[in-house]
Amino acid sequence: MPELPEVETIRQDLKKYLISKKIKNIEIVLERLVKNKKNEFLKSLKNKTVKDIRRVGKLIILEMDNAKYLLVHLKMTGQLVYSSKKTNLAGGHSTGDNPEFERNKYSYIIFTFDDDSKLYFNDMRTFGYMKVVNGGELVETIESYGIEPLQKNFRIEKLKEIIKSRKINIKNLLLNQKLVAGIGNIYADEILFRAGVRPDRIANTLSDEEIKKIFNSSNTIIKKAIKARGTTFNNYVDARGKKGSFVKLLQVYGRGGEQCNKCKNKLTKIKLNGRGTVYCSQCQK
DNA sequence: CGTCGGTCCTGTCGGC
DNA sequence: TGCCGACAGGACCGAC
Ligand SMILES: [Zn+2]
Repeated sequence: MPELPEVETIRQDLKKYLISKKIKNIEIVLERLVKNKKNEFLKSLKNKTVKDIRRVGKLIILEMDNAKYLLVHLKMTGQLVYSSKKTNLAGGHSTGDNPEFERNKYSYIIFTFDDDSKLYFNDMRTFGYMKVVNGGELVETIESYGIEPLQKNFRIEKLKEIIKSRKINIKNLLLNQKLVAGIGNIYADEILFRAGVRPDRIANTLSDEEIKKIFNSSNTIIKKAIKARGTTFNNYVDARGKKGSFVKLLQVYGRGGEQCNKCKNKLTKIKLNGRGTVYCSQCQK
């Protein structure tokens, strides 16, 4: 799934187009992806206007004008695709084909706005979801997330406290959204490579210096990735430039067996916490 | 508290 | 050609 940089890119793009649009119609093709009762979901959103679009971790939050909030999680293969006669943009997982801004076989929830533009929630593997919550539930949800790179709450003292008190491997820690928000499998590997720390190191054995490097590389990698509009995995770049280019900057993710860009050593691929993990045994200790 | 495997799904790829 | 397992950007759950 899209991780923080991809989700942030989607948020920024959608914000340009959806603010002040009123939802005219909602078509639910696959009810399983809606985590409310269908009628409650429809009633909360129909004829309501998008006031703002926010994000916490990998969760997108559409604030509506009735004090309800539409939470959208894309998980592994979710996309939010906006389509109007003037503008098309896609965000999330790439389908591999030419960008298709029209409805497809994975379009499971379709919003039509008052100007007849559309928002498609597509999801091949159907792990993603949409859920409408009220203000109290929103606060609860946001509070369940940990500190997030580039945000005010991301302070080195706090990160140190988290890392020093856990006996789990550092990659697992970075992937735990309740501890650190927004990092997924790609950026965890990239951050740890930049920090020079092996992903299987037990957190509470890290030195202050190593924690500092993880802190700094988290901010740097996430910032660079957002600037590059994230990482997408097909070669195709559409005319509107909507594909993330961070894939060109990947140092380890997806490069198991290839040469380390820093030291030419062969990159090691292991399975850690059930996830594919790549690191350099020379550059990372 | 921590690890491990299974689970929700669909699709692709490589080996035999 | 077909079949089968492994794997894929996430997160949750229960057993131990
Ligand atoms: Zn190296």
